[in-house]
Amino acid sequence: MKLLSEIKARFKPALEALLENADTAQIDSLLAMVRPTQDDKFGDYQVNCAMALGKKLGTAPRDIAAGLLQQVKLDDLCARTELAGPGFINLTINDNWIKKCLSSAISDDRLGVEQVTEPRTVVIDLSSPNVAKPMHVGHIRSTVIGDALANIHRFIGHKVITDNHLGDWGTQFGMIIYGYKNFVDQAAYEKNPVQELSRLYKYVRVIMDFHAAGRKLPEATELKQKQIEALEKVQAQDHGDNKGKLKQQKKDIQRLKEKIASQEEAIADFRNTVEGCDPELATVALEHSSVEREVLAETAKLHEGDKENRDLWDKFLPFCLQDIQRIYDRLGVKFDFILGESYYQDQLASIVDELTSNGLATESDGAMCVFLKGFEAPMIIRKKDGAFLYPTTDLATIKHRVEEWQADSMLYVVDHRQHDHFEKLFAASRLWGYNEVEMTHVSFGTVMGDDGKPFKTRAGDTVGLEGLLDEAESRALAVAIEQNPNLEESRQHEIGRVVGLGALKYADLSQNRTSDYKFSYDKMLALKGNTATYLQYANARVHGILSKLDTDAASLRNTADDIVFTETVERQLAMQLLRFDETIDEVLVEYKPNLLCNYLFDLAQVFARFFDQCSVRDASSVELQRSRLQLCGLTSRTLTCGLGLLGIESLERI
RNA sequence: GCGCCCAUAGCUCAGCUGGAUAGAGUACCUGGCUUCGAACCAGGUGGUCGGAGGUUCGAAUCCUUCUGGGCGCACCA
Repeated sequence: MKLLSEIKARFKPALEALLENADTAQIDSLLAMVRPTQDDKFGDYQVNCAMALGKKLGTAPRDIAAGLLQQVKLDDLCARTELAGPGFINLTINDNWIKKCLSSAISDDRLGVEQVTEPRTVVIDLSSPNVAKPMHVGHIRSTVIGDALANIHRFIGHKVITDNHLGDWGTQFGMIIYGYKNFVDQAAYEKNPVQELSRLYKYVRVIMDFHAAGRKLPEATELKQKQIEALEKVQAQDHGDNKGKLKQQKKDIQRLKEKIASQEEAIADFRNTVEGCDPELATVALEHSSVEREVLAETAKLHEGDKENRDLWDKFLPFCLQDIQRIYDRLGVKFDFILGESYYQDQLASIVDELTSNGLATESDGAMCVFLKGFEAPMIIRKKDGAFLYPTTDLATIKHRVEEWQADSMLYVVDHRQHDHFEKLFAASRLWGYNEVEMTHVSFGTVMGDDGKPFKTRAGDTVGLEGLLDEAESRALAVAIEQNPNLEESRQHEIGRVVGLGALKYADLSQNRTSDYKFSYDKMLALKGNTATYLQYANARVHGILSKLDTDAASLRNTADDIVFTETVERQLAMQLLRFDETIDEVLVEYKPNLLCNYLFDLAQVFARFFDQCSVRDASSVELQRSRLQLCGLTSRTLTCGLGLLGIESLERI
């Protein structure tokens, strides 16, 4: 029983009558102007389409609103209707209607949220880390947002396929193979292969960085010198009284100075990498002076099907998967498929052939390219050396998802730096013939450091994902022990795990996914204010009440108690509970889980006020107590369900 | 140079395809635990929504422009 859609349904015929030739899109956009009010004094919902119609029809908006009010039957639904301001229609829902909706939500195991009538197959591409590299805080966004979107789509009845498109075929394997061939500690490998492979990756990384820095150092020094000369030249210019030129000069000086400063920083970094290097390691590095070329050669050999490298890859991959699986287990995220880049390798040549033969791809500078309208650079699908690229694999992936999985919609939960790549990929796919399937880049912002620059995991300054999870759990555990000193240790740890992990996920999900955000331990792991903890705490308080009165949310569903409103906050809580389904709809319009977070936080806030003002145990009558118990039960179920959709667990006690 | 994104309270962020007096959290100040869990509640301080124009009954939201950030831009993924 949806409140909002009920109101819309009532207004729809009147609007259609008013606009005789309107199409459904026009009517829908007018109905979208039915929304909850921001302030209780305007009632519960407001209808704002009269103002928009005023101009179109050449009638005063207030007259239109009055006409609508007269035509639309609302007396059973609304206790009060009001015409206000330039033509707002304010509706106050009838308490009986609210109670009817509540009863149906209470008896429904889906909390009154209807399933879609036409389920679609939605493929969600999420997480997609490069295996064999340590996962860091940047990977959490795609994983957590993608998981939440998958849960929500499933909940309303779509068929969801989640696919973790791993980077499992790239240069990092050339690095590991090179490391294995040159530096492996066989005993350590046998004892703990995951750890040893990880060490080898890092070891080769350091040696490569050492050489890269050594190479870049003179270049950078030279560039800095040139910039200094350019600065001196600009400073020497004499523009007399010409204000425009003086202003430009000042700006140029400023900009050059900034460039020089950042160049100096880079030089210091390179110098530190070379000179600050452990002497023993430096000796090894010098012995492997062609490491960069060798790594590429090992990668190329793997791709060409060299037996030795392919065998090593087959041997290493399971360990790499096992390594990242440990993180996914802790996050509680599961995938329907984990089809990495390697899965598509043997299809790439024929895809390039197909695109070439139908004229979509053409040769340019030796590379096979798809040129697209509106883009300067083409999408390259085969390098001049014959190797395939990321876009080639992505095309194969689309083909697979449409033909094997019958995808109606594909969501790519990937950060916004790849915006252009996806625009090109989607455009090319449509030209290729995949124009029925909906393709969306669900992009998200970058994780920034404290300095306002993109968060980088520098050696020695790494916030690895695993460390972040550890920190989250231990901080939450400390509070859990403080709050529950007499609880047995295993339960304290369970609380620490659930609360810490919830805080971490919620910190990511509660922000608008499109904006960049600053990484901060204190923010991500906060347990007060607008956090998952607040929601879990509200839920635990409900359980406190229910257990005190010897009942629980499940058994409350079996009794049909009348709901009564004695305090304003009871009605507010009821209204908020009924808006759960509207919220789910909102989330899916633009794939924004933060709207669900906002909703749940509002719900928990109303409940906290209810808790403060309305005692359940000491209610003045049995009827009132039963009514309040029902509100509590539905609140708990809604919180638990909502948190679950976000991928966050709830506990009866925290 | 071309393109995409962003700028809201001291700090971190919401603000739904334009809606009524711009909201949270945090920090700071005040009050509330013999009363269902104080990881809480009530109240207060705090804003030229980066600047300037425009569109209209109405703009944080749409358009133009400027300033200041971030990110992409042919053979990395």
